[in-house]
Amino acid sequence: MSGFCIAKARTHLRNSSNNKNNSNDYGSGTKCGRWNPTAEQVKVLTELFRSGLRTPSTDQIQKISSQLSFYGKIESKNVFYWFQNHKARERQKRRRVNLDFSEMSHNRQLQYYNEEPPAAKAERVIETLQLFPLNSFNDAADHHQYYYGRKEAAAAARGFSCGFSSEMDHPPLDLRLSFL
Amino acid sequence: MSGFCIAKARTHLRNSSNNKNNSNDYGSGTKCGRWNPTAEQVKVLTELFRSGLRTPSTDQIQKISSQLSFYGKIESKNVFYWFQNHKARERQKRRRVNLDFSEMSHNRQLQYYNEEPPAAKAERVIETLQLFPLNSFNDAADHHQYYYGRKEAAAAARGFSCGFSSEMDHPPLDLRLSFL
DNA sequence: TCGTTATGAATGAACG
DNA sequence: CGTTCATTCATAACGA
Repeated sequence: MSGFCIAKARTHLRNSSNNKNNSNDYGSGTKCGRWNPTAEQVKVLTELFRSGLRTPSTDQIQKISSQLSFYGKIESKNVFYWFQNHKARERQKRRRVNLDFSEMSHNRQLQYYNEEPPAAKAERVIETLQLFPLNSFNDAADHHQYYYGRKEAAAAARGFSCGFSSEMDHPPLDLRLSFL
Repeated sequence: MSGFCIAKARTHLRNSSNNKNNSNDYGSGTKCGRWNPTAEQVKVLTELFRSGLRTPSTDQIQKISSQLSFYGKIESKNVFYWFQNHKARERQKRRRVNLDFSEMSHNRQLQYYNEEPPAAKAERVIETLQLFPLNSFNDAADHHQYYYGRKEAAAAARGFSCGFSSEMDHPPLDLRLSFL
């Protein structure tokens, strides 16, 4: 169940309006649909994840979302889900791969798919990430008292969209993420 | 910025990951790309599906994958995706049918098709499937009428006992699935 | 060589 | 969190 979005009758081939290269609207002229992250957004999120962030607090989610909105429409819940999924899938994938391995007995599997090196805690990255106004980065050891929890996600969704509505000044991002 | 003019950009970086040389042969040009199941693999998977297996557990996936590897390269995730897709598409198809029905004749469509055809089940298939070291078959269906009661499923599960559960190299498969 | 179809893969959203 | 569902992207396979 769930999905309310009526399935647009196929062939939704796209964008009539000659908007810039498509990218993703998700909110523009197109129907309501799910969030379609831009490459930049994914990049940042991935970077954050790689740096060790796994379960961002609501504050962090809000901030991240806010920053990412520079690259395109995005809501807090999207960030929330993104991390949930990314984390879950990383585990699932690893689990599956391991099973394969144990099963295959020998066979040299040097490259584990496109796995990421385990944690590793990139200090360096953290440093850059700190440029983000993310105040607390204590995640691993943190007590996840927040944990959205879908209703909260929804709440976050309506609660605050952009902490800084004015679109004219979302300047910092460029700088902060330039390292990416 | 936002270059990506390429058609739809979905960030699908197809991921390098230098796929493990997909030495997926089985009579084709060996393209390194996605998994291309062999006829035998598809057959077995289809049988399993028809017998009622819809959402194999991680263990089952692992086992199935392991067994099927005899017929050609295959990974757990392939099995996972296969079932996901197969189930989803069946449902989608059914949904489409139901829609048509509702437009012409309301009625009838209710129960029959929500899942697989009810009866007719595969005593035969079960039998063959027992050859598989799939221990628990208890998932047969989501929440709905099942094809063959859970009892039977369970029975089927524990029934077999082909001693090859510890082989590691793909051995007996030939025999057990020869019926296919 | 192209257009179409079938299906592997990925992922946002959400459930239990 | 692990799982499941829906939808979409991408590409192998196929037909003309």
